[in-house]
Amino acid sequence: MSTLTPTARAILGLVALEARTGYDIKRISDSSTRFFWGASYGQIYPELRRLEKAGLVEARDEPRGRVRRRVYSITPAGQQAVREWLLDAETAFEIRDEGLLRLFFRDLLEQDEVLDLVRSRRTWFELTAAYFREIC
Amino acid sequence: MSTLTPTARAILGLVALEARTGYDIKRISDSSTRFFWGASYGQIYPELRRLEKAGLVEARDEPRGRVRRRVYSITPAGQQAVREWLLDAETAFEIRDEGLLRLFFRDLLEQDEVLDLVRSRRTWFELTAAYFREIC
DNA sequence: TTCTTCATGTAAATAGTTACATGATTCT
DNA sequence: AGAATCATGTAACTATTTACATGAAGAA
Repeated sequence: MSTLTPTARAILGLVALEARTGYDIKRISDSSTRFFWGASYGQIYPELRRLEKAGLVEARDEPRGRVRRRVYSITPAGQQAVREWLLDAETAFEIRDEGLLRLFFRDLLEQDEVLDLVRSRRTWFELTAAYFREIC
Repeated sequence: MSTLTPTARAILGLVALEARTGYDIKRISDSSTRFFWGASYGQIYPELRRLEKAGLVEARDEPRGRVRRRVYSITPAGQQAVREWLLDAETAFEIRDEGLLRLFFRDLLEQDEVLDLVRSRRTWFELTAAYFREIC
């Protein structure tokens, strides 16, 4: 079984939720998964073709007028792959959090500056949450 | 001012906490910052040279016997760069969290499976916290 | 003597971003 | 007519991991 990258899984998951074009996936991920796992066109289009080759998604052409358009949908194999990923309790899951990294280095600051640091993280959380609520 | 990558900042921060060799940085980061921002030798050694070139760290040779050994320490410019980073309240800070990504796709599971998913995240948190406490 | 740790590095591969090119359709 | 959106893609660059090479020093 080919091991997918987290980005591949994010894309697969979005297709599993609903059949979509690469353009859709970019738009949706920009307003949802972006907050914990982003994806760019440079990933999305090549990855969709890899997933198709692996039999996890299938594509059909659904042009709108003269504009070509490929809609991807999940296959049974893809559905199983997503489920396996979501239910896997064993493997370690990647985390990167620059905000936590900054908190780790708090000793490099004066006491009142540490407060500023914590406050700025809090503000950032609040803004992100508000923005998330707005676009969802 | 050259814009540093988060990895460069992680390395700079570790040097700022204490003068260290590239080997030290790898060891320390493996038992601390790894949980929110990892670094590999392939990043560390080239990055230390870049930071040195940028004047943010300085190196001196401190061989042990016949073993060559370069100890890096922070410069005033480096100290300022770290402080600016830690106190910057404006810029967005990168997050990647595969665990959150999985929770996002919960609708692809049955109700009882969602519970398993949440439980596995919880277990993972507890194990990570326990391990962190152990090595710190 | 053999295993582990200290120590520095690189080559190759994979992952991911940024910026661009292209063109149709829809909205103002 | 002009701007925004829909739609697909790639080239070049940057970031990151993995696996290897090398060898001294110290511990068992």
